[in-house]
Amino acid sequence: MRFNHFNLSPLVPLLAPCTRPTDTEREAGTAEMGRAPCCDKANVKKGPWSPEEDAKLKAYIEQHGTGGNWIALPQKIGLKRCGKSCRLRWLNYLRPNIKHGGFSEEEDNIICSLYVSIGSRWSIIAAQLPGRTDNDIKNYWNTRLKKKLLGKQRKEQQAQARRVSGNRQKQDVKRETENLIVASELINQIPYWSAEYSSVSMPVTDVSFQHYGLNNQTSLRNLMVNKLEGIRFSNDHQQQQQPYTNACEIPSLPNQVFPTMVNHVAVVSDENNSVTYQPSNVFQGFENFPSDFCELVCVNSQQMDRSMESFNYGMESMDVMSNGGSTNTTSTESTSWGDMSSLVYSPLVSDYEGCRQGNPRDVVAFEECKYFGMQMQ
DNA sequence: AAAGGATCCAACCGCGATGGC
DNA sequence: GGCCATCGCGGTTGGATCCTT
Repeated sequence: MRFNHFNLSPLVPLLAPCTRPTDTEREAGTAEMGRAPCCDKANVKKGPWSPEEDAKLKAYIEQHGTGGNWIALPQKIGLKRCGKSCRLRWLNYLRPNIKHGGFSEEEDNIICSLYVSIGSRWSIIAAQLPGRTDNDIKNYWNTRLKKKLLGKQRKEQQAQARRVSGNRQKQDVKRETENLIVASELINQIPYWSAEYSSVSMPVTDVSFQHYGLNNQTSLRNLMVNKLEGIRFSNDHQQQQQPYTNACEIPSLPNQVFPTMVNHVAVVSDENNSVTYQPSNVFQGFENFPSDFCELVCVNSQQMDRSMESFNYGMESMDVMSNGGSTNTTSTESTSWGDMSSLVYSPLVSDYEGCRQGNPRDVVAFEECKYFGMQMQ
């Protein structure tokens, strides 16, 4: 099993600048020493693949497999392509059962949920969407889903700004409070769409932030802020927020019981080490947090309701997509916080066997999910 | 109809992880 | 244990297409 997604890759260069030759240097043979170039760059074709190239690659792999060596593959086939390029073309386009375009609302929800939960771990997200590639999902998120959600969010912020009167600072505090609440909700709710899976036994999962090292309120707040993608709280002591693109980059912190709002989720183990999800309305685990934090999160159910309302940009925006991108800016827009729940973590909804039918690496990703994000209880 | 901007997405790039020698 | 070839991931790019004015 490989754990390379969970490395500290964005941090490492800062700590220990890499001095080894780059791929470009390697491939061009310009580095003083190091590995041989993976291909003869001068004779390698770049750019879009022709149907002939596709046919050659597909026919060969279907007949012989990759042979475990992508670098040698193009030579065998007689393609003037880099092995990496062949691999990418196969994985993202040519391999069987690839679906392109036309993401369903359910797929949207899964993507959003997992993004909120684990960040831009596209390979893992892709493992939950049979037939979809990480590249496809990444593109889809970057070009559509993110903009849609942010657009909705900005709209709400503008509406909120219009309501500003009186004590500005008080308002800021309130907004942060609401956003924290919502973020908590995001993280702990089970999406409405999971209803159809609610009776499905799944591998035991526990997605508490402890498994991501999110063991204190500071990390929680940072994660919430970053996962909410650009919500800039008006906060005098606000620090530069660097998005945690990888939740596991967050340093481990001393163990502390992490508060959990399980108002929509109950996890029930059975003899098969499986869980089912049922509705509940319980707050748990706040007893070990500072009282002010607890107040922020769970003291006032009416405030909760308001926050849900004020922050409702969630999957209602999916409706925007389905109606051609038009948005309704009337006051009736805050109607479907329940849909917002689909922005949050969801259990891995596609079963393991589903993964097995796809790219073998999906299985690896699934296993990683189980190990890190949804550690066995 | 044309120009310019916006969007989409296939492909590339850089780099850490892995495994063989 | 170190070196190196390769894999695989996430981020980015750039050309094609679509949309707006």
